[in-house]
Amino acid sequence: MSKEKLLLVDGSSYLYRAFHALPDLRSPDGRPTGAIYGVLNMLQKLIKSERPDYLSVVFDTPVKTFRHDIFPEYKANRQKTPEDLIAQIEPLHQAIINLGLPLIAVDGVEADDVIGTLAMEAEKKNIKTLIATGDKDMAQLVTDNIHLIDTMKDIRMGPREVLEKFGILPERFIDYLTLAGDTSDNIPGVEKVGPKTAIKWINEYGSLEGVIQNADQIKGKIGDNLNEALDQLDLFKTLVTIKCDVQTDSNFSDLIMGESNEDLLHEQLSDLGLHGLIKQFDIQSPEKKPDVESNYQIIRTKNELDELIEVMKKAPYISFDTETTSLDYMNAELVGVSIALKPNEAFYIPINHNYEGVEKQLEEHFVLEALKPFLESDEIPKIGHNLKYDRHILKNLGIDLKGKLLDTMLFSYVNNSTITRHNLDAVSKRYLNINPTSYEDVAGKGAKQIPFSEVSIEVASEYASEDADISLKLYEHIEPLVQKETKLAKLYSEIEGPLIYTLGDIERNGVLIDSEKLNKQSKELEAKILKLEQKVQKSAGEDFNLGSPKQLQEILYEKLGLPVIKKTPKGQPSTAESVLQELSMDFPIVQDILSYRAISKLKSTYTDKLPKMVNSNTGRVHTSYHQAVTATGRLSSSDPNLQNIPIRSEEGRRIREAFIAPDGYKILAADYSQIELRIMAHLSRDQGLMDAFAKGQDIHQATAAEIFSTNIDEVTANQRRSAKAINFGLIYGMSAFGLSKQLQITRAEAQNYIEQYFDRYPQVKNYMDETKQSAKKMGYVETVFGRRLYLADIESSNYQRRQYAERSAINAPMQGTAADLIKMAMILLHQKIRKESFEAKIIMQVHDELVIEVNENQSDELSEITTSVMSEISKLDVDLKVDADIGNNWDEAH
DNA sequence: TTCTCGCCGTAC
DNA sequence: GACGTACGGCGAGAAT
Repeated sequence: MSKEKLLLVDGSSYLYRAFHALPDLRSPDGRPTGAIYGVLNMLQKLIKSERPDYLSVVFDTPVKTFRHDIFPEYKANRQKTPEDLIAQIEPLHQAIINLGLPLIAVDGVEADDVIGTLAMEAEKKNIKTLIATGDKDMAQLVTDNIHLIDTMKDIRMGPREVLEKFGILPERFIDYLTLAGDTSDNIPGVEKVGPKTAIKWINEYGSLEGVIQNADQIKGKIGDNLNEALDQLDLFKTLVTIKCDVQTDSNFSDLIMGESNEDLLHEQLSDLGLHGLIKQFDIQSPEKKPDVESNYQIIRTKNELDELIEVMKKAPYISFDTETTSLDYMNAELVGVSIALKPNEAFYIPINHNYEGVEKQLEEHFVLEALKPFLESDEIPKIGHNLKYDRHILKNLGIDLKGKLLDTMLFSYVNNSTITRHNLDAVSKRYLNINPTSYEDVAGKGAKQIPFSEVSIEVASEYASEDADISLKLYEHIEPLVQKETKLAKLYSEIEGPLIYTLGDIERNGVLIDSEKLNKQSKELEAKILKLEQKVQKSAGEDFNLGSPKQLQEILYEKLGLPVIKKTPKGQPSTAESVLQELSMDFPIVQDILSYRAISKLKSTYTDKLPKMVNSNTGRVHTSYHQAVTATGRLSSSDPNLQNIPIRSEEGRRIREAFIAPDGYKILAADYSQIELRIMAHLSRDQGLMDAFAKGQDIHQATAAEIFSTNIDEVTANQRRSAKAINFGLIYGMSAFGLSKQLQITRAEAQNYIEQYFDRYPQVKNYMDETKQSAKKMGYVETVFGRRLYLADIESSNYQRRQYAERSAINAPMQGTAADLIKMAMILLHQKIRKESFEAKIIMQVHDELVIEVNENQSDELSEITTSVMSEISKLDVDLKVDADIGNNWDEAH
């Protein structure tokens, strides 16, 4: 049998840390609770993970200790303990007692001494001890049987780790502290001697004793300091030594954990407003009966699986969730599958759990063969949360998910896109008012996260079953909300639902990248960066980090005294591009800074990054498209973001040369021309604007002719530029101020332009006013296809928020309609490519552009088809124009 | 050491 | 403050 285990928790150290680390939580009546929450939370996790046989939570007492008696300056540097911390001590003690955990505090000594004493006793009884603390001084207690744990960092320390971290063995730790001192306790040690010197001496002379005996051999100022301190070293040593023979009147048997008093605990925690802890400790309220029991079952045997399959045959739909080892859909491996067929009932099939002592699981291929007919059935609808991901996982294993996809993430998004997060946790909290176990709770986070395969099957089952169960419940809850709004129902069934398949395929297709070319570009950029850096630093007269806006700001505005044109929201002088652009006329150094910025951006964000994102199996880059992120209905892309690859500058544009097609294939790029302005024309039915499009005029040129009252053939380049700025500004709900900034003209002039514009295009003005009014009345705006955007701030009393909402009201219908259109076109084009067996793949979507990789023999034909699919996807009052081009790379295809 | 925030810059 | 929607790199300071 393995040894018994004692867990000693340094309560005071945790209380102190929790108080500073956590936000200022308050009970309903205003008492501080943050530290209480933090300590209890930590205790719960620690007990759950360590499962000790004995335990004690040890606290300091307010009484002065023996150390104060022998050294009046002891801890004299400490700030007065904050009142809000003191106020939490008593309730915390009470809660720990209510939890049934042994608590000790001994007057006249510190928590450390009690911990040391108990640890020694345990050692005598051959019991292993784990000390939970954040205090490094405890390292002196470490032996083979006494280890430290720092729960914040999940670091465990035995003798070896102490040596690694501090460069010294635990036995010599006291010597080390004596010499080096301890600033936090105000123990000075030898003057000018820090960790480095202390360790050097101890290693040289073996111990503190050795150092003292050889003190006269140590020369220099530091040697003098040592000799001066010699007669105080004894005192320091006593101060830093943890006392291990404290008289405690407790017996070791008192350290057995008792039963918690649930009723008292429930009362106390709800009184403090710590409802999260009530759930975490799973405390039942005294008066309430438990909710409907959910029944989650683990499928471990062939028979159990057969039974499940029989039930599945009768189910109208299947809710499921895959558990995997990674978020990266191309590399994730399946760990288990959960299935729910009706609320509160779910099954978990563990498949690839892998940890010491794991029980036998069903064979992967056996489970997959059994589930395959259901998953690949066209007839059975599938419910899930973010099914695009699960589909990837299944596809990695040769299963082709089919049938109607009822994705609760997307139902939530269609129902209300203004929610910032549509993950399962957020959505179930919002719609079902349940807080599911989070992924972090079962697998940890950050450095201490473990792969899901190492989560125990029992824990995994609860978590995974809950996910499938909740997704089912969400479907039953949100689908009716969407269904009752005909347009929203259609938006789901005709756009967002089918798009899951299209986007999934685009992601899997990936993009071929010429890494060689990018690496070469990186090298060239690096050379330019170095040159610019040297040049700027030379003219600035000092070396500094050009990449730091803070340092740059100091150099430019404080050292060189350049005029401050604009400040950041935090009141700092801005070094943004537009500002530097203005300054660059008068100060040549600024021009170089701008070049530096531009080039280092290209290198770090693109030429360095993209080659690293190439998948080693496919040799291609696989981005993620997010379908439930933007408020307006656009997609977003990440890991890497392929929707912001440079094009506007000559240097940036070269990056697109590295987006290539395999031998025998071409890149086809097709984009909507001026789609948002066309939609504005459609929505406003403005005759002038519609005519301009109908005649096929250059829209900016036409606008210029109207605003400046000239013949369209006589519009100057500058007039066109101004008109273009106005056209874009309109889409974004621009003000005269914004336009004046953009065009470097006065506000009055800008105002004049805008008035001219509205004079010439009166229906546009009308449309904008009506949109704002309707937004106020309805609380939302919508796209041509009924996608809604709620604007909570449209009636806000806060001017700025209201203005912002009004601009969104103008912009969202245009941006959103454009998003709807290209989504529909993508779905249709994707179908056509498959049905008509083109050797082609859609590989990217960039808001108004589709990029396709196509066999060179079919490129012209597919170009025609793509153009017609995109332009004819919907009949608006304005024609949709599409420009398409073919090339060997993305740059050429423009 | 790791996480979070502010700033900046790229796209449409 | 003043033009909409995104993602991400970097630096700096806070949390751990």
